[in-house]
Amino acid sequence: MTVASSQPVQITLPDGSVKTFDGPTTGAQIAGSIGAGLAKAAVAVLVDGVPKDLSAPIAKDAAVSILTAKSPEALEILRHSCTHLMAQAVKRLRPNALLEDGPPTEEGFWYDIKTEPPLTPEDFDAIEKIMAEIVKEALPIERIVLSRDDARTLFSARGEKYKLDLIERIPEGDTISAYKQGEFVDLCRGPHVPTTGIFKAFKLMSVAGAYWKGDARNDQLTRVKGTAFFTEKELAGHLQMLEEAKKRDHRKLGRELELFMHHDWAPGETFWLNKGNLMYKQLSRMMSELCREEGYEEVFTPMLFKVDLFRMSGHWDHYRDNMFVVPGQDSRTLEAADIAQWAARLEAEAATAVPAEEWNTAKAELAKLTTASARLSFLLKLKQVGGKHWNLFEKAPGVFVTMESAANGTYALKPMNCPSHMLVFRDRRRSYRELPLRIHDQGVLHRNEASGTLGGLTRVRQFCQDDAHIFLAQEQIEQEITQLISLIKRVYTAFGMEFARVFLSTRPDDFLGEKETWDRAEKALENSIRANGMEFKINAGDGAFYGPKIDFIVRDCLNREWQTATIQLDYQLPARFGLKFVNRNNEDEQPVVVHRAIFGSFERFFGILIEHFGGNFPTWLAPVQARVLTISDKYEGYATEVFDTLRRHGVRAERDFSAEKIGSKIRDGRNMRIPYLLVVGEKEEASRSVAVRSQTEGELGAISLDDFLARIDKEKAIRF
RNA sequence: GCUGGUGUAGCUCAGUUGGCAGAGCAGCGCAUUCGUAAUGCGCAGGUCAUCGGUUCGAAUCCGAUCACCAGCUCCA
Repeated sequence: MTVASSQPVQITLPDGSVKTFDGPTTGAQIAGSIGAGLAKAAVAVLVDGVPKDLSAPIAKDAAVSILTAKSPEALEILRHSCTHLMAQAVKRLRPNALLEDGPPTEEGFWYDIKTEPPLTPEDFDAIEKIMAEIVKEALPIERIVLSRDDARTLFSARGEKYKLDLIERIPEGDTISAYKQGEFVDLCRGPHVPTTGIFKAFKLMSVAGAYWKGDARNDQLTRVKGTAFFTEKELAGHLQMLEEAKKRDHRKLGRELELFMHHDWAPGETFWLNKGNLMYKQLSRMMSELCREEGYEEVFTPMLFKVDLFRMSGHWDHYRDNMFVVPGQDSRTLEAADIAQWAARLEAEAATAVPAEEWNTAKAELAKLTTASARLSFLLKLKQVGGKHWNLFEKAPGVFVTMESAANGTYALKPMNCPSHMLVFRDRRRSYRELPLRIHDQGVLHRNEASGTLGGLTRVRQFCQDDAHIFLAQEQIEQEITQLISLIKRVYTAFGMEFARVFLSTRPDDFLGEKETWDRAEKALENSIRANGMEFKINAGDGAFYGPKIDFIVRDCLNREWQTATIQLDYQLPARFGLKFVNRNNEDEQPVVVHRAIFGSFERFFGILIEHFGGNFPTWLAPVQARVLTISDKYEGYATEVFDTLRRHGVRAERDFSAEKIGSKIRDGRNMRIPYLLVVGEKEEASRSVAVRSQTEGELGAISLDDFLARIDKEKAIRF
């Protein structure tokens, strides 16, 4: 902090004009000097592009723009301040509440709060009422700069243990600040609006659990979400938008359009009904054809493997908790006595292998379990206690051998296609002339996801990917990936979809292999993205342990982000499977493997497609392309002729010959999002035509049947 | 898996203090033969998610389980 000097300060405003002040000034003063209206409307200020409080001293020449409700940067500041407003209200309602962190988001804001009992939506009315009172009090919001010690004293006096932890995490040398409004003080970087009187439109939306510091082993806090706008009108608009988004929800449309269903007895697995199946198969066929054109081979490999495969691939060690394990015909059923014996032996081993403190906790848990099999499975899971992966099997080789032999003949459903493709590559000796060897597979995958993560089509336990593995030589990476990204772009453009983000994930701390290899690979990926002219962000250290990756993220209608396409480089799998090819010099060389998917999973992509189109699929994808509607049953004869002609012509057609009035049939057809409704009555029969109503263009009038067939033929053509 | 919420007809939802299970839409039947977003009348449809408990009596109160929803952790 510079001490105020008497040097004049020159302020450049956005219109280029310059104002001179005798000494240090503030945003509030500058706004006041321009006009009383602006001073009143001012929310915060940008100083050389950095958002600051209106009251922040400006002691040096700077470019300044005053932020009002109309400035795009202002909304984030308002919402950030609204978290404080809400937190203050919660504190008045529940004085013992402990605050953690409360940032603004794209949609609004949230605050993680610890209360006993937890806050529920039933508390919202009370909290909002208090918020309104605080608005009425129009408390000035003041910034306080604190030393680290003062900050510690201030927040420990209030028992705010989460805030104390935040203080410790502020880097040395950074300014520590807090904001005060009335009795409420919150540790915060700011900036904030000048007074609590400014809030006009806010609403609490939902509560959800959130782990402290994002770690499942820590305290669980209540995340209270809300949103805020400058005007009631904007808030109402936002709420209406959320309503609209709900109508596009693929779970709702999937049921209404009879695309798929789910059942309690198959959680996380989809029943594809006739119409959904038509679309699914079409997407799958198109993807197969595209891959064939792009030089891929397509294979179809087993679903069920002896676990030996996954031992070799590493999945058994790293992914076992997410795999469905199946006893084979020759695996021995575990006898009750064996289970009891193993449980006892494992417990004895655990007592020495597990660190004392954790073992005490575990022992208390163990004591609550009454059956031997419950104790055994608890002990087997113990390897994850404390987030460490020490494995009890390794500490107790005797038990290990017994368990393994019992597991002989045990199978597992594949969670990924890569291991089988390694076997395909290894099936015979490979030459450099075959590379890049691209193997495509739409096999069925099973992942035993935790129950709480399942939802709709976006997260399921059984699914297919448009998966492929490309085996290539190190020097082929850049060209191949460049080509691949361009292909991915092409496919998404065909659907009119754009990526919300693209991430390049780089070397993590626990990487395997040579640093130089990683550097070269990361550089190659980066060059490939740039060659395609795409924006991307680097996710430093977020790569898989076996190689760097590129993730393509799209957004659904509820603004949630989903990873769809992915490209991953892998140096480990070829090594584990001992893959090699003969190079130009007649030497063995190890190939690099690229894992890639364009849609990602068909299921997730399908869900996103439904929401993207709001159920109004393009004609080539729509499960029903046309429906023939009769004005009355007098025209059933000609209508049947039209219907038969359509079907023979390869149009996916339906008929509605019911005794309803035409308005009602139109409504039904519209609701089912059928691209073309063909009305047939006296006039059409006489002129051998159909009265066409398009889902997107409305009424088109009578068209001869031949002309309509020509029109729909064009639209049916597959376009990737 | 964790936190919170929800579960009533195929769908959307009522159901008061614990006292006979309700509506609209969809379905079926009959009538209507109609020109671009809902024709009328009638009928049928329920293990109130499941299991257990409290009670003279439970959709309603309590507990457990299952599923779903909003998130978290994870992830295509």
